[in-house]
Amino acid sequence: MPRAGLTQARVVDAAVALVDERGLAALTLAAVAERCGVAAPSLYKHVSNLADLRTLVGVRVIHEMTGQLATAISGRSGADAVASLMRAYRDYVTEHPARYAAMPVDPLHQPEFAEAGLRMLEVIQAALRPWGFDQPNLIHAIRAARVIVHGFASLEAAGGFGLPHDLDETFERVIRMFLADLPEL
Amino acid sequence: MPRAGLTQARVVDAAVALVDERGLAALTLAAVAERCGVAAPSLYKHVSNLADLRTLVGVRVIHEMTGQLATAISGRSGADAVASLMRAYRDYVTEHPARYAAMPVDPLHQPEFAEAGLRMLEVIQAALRPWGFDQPNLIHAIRAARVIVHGFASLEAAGGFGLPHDLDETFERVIRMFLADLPEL
DNA sequence: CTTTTATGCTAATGGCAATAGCTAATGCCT
DNA sequence: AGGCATTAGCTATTGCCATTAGCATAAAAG
Repeated sequence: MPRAGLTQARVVDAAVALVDERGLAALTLAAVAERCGVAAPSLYKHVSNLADLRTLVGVRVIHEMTGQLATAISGRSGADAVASLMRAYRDYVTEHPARYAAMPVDPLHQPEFAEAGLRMLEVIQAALRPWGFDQPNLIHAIRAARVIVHGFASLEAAGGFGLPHDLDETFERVIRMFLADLPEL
Repeated sequence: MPRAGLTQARVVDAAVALVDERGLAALTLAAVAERCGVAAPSLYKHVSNLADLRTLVGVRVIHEMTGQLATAISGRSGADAVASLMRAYRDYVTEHPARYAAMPVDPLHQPEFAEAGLRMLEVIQAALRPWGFDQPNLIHAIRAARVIVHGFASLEAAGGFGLPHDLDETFERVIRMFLADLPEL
């Protein structure tokens, strides 16, 4: 019996691919095992249990998305950076709608996600830095940005918008709405 | 063997109570059956299967919420009605966070939810009527309202906002942001 | 009072998560 | 090269849940 050469990373790869193809609800150890060409109990050598695998997938998604957000704001500043950040957020979700569902909504409150969530938060803070908000106003601004971007993305990922018609236009409008709500620079 | 006197409505009652108490993931036929004082297979006399029960719960939640939204705008108009609508939406979610997760995001696209979803949509349209939007602008306005209200509500229901501190203030700010984005009346 | 209908039951099947314990491949260390 | 410890993978098993089949009896209809 030859070895499959699994590693935790490859198990997570398979899990992510499965989520992409069949949705988050299809993320089962049995399905991941089959995709890895292995019996289900073998996965426990690389992952503690199903909950652990879900966590690992979530962390990977946060990191991946954070990378794209960071790229989106690099070399930009002010309203330009913020708009680019918001568009990058939406782009990630439209490219990988099922992955977005694997991302925890409250990463900062769960130790397993805290570090990844913090890095994403830092990117958002960086985009808003030019405004020089004090602490409470910065918090409100970050929350408003998240509300818009998460609201739009989760509705779009779930097909919640009826016709896809003019969705780009709607998104540009909510970006403008958010920017107009920020103080002049 | 005395009868339990179950009906579909009472099964859904039990399901909703279960969701409230233990979250949407705990909605299982076995648990509902126990709560009804009945063996699990007996539920199939009132509900086709688990998916059907989930649908029934979702429909009930949409109707319930629609009722509260309609109450919130009655006797009001313009910005007053819109703000009241948005607050009522959030209130429902904070009062029943787990139920909100049972509500489908794209009701209009699923036949089982279409009627209920349409009634909710009509309430939102009613609140925006004074602006006299043409079709495309009305669509954008409704979408923007949903983005904000769903984004905020789903983040709050999932505990996604770190400290609950000043959440009311954040919500009032995003309401103002949305109202400021509407044309003058 | 009989007949029909519908409600609830027990028994059984199949899928999935998880654990226990075995076997063999791999890596390390002379 | 040979020996040993480690580790990856396997089969077997348990338990929970959804679902189906078939039975018994309560309630309703005549």
